[in-house]
Amino acid sequence: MQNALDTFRNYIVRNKLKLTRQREVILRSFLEAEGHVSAEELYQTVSAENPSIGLATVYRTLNLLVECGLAQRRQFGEVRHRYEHVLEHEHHDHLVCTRCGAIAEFYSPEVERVLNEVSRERRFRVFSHRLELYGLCTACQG
Amino acid sequence: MQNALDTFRNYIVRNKLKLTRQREVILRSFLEAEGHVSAEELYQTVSAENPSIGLATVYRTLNLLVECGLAQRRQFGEVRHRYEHVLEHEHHDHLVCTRCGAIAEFYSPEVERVLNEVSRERRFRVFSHRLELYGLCTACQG
DNA sequence: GGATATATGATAATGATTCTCAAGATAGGA
DNA sequence: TCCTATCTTGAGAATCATTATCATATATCC
Repeated sequence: MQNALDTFRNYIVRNKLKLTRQREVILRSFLEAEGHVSAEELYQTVSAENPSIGLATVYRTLNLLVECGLAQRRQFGEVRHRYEHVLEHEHHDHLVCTRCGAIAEFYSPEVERVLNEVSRERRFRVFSHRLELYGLCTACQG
Repeated sequence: MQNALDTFRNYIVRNKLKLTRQREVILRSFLEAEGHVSAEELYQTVSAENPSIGLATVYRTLNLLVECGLAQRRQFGEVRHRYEHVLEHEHHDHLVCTRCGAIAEFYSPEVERVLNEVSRERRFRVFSHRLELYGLCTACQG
């Protein structure tokens, strides 16, 4: 939390940007949000206490958060993007329930190992990957 | 090819739809297209010989092709979707070059096995997955 | 405190895709 | 072959998430 604020401040200073009230509010809301937030959802939260903050500023700030490495932009079969925390949050992949929309995270060293092998075999220098499993979560299998 | 036409005809009949000239033209172009086509690209090809066919019809027909299982809709970090053949085309995942945009396909039984394990462990009934590795292709590593 | 960047909010613009609707085409009988 | 019910089409409007524009407001640095 404090860590995140520092990261953000550093990024702001390094790029000759300005630390505004709006940016602080939006960052705080983002950090308090659970799981995978969309820009619209974050905007709802933010503008509940701070009606003067506009949707465009939420989008702009989310872009900053992605650029400074605090957030990651994802897309789960929907049109809109969702954002998740990065700080103190290991790399992971996702299980998406196609019935209830629940998104579970998982990390598997086995998966990572196998993907490394694939990229070596295919002589690709892989920097990132995107992996989502779609199906029914335990609750929805009933 | 003949196979694909039959599949399409079957789907048309089963759903009380109609086999139109436009649908045939678009299907043929789609089958002749290499790799991963976007709707706009397919529209360019189609309307080159058949200027009266509209973009909306291309979109509608691509949706039919996805519904009847001849095409698969994908998205590779871009906004727009791309469509690829399914018939006589095994399941596979993708390597995407972030510099030149090249898209290579790969299939790894190891990956499939490990993903099955993950879904079993997490008690998810997985029906499909999406896996893309992003990085530099051999040519772009120079 | 004042100058000068940069940010903001409102709204217009964008781009991919879908919808609407009047006019046209298909399939399956008579 | 013709009729008719039903489905399709093309053109452009509508939609939805996101980005751009621009005049006004605000942070930072002296």
